[in-house]
Amino acid sequence: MSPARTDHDSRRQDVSEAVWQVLAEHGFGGLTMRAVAAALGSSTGLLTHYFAGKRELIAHALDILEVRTAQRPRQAAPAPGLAALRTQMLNILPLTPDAAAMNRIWVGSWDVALSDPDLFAAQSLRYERIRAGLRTSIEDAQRVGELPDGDSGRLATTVLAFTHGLVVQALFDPERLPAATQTRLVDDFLAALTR
Amino acid sequence: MSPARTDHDSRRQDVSEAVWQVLAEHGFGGLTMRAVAAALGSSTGLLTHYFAGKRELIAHALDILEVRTAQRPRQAAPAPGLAALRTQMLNILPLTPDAAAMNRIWVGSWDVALSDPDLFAAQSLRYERIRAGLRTSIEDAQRVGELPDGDSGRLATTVLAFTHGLVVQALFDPERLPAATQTRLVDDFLAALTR
DNA sequence: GCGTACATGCCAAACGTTTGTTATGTACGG
DNA sequence: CCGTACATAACAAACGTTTGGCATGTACGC
Repeated sequence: MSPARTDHDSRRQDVSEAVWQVLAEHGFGGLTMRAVAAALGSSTGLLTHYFAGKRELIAHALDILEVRTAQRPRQAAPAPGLAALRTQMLNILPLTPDAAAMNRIWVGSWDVALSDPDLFAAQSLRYERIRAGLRTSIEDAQRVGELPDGDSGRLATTVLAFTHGLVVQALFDPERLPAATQTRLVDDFLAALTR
Repeated sequence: MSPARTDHDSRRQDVSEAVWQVLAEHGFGGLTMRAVAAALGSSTGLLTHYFAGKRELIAHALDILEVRTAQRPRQAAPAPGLAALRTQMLNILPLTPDAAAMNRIWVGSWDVALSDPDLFAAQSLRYERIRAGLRTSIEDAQRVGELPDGDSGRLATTVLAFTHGLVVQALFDPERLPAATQTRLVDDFLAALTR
């Protein structure tokens, strides 16, 4: 059929990273086809060659974002349970410049997602997946007595709420909330949960 | 100077509410001069008569937003301390359709605020004011033994993080987080803090 | 092997629309 | 009349998208 002259998927990823770069710097309000093309050093024609339109550009960029956040290369996977939960929370927080850039995009996406039905649904799904991940760690922790019994679903909601709320504050006041302080707040929070 | 034919300030407020209405429906990405004028039932010429440009329109609308959130007409001011803290948290949450609309704007503003230095500074200040309000309630609660001693500033950060994180989740999944469930999560959270 | 046929990768330019802003015109109370 | 309060209309710039074309590669009958 079509032995590709260039690797299609890898090119799509290049484009997505250019989108990413523009978003981190100018937010969704500054995301334009021309800006992405400039960041990529190409023409807007290239973009439409790999993506149907601006809409798909955004959607694909957000998909990549979720995966990267979950698979952030942090210290080796800890023991399941409370330690794993802690690692999951730290993986989300903007503890490094790179993580801060990703979170800026993540937070910025909420405006578009709240106004676009498709992106809204995708974002809701993403949240559910994240909560599911937290929940299994919570249930592991409960099984070994690291956390008191209780509705693990509600607890996952609480943990995610705290984490994302901390993300927002850290983005708007990075000097008051450096990495060490964020970690401290997470540990205090988890200590309160263990009663 | 000018015995005004119309009340200048009241007209500015009318404009701001039109801005508000557009933001709640289409987000910051859909905020245009013409959309605001249409929502107001006027021309764009009116807008420029009261505001220098789009920038000032946004800034003023966000100022109003903060004031309204803080002064939301909820049940009469409770006793200072833990009860007051609880009320402050409930005042923020999207427990009513009106509050949900305000939160949609609030959350949406983060994208622009993160990319615009002026709005960024204004937003940071707003957060500090909110935390200060929470902090006095926390210290009151600590004084009467409703909360264990500890850094009230860090605790305020934790409370605000949880609250705003809950706002985001509630906006993206209103069916899973109706008003009653949100209130329940707040009470569970506060119970955990009281150890 | 080779030349035709065709698909792919990409650019440059142009399309029509929408944007924020500004200039001009009109109505009218003081 | 003069200045305020708007509407109307125009403006250049920027927007997302479409188009035509030029390469450059593979596929295949011969």
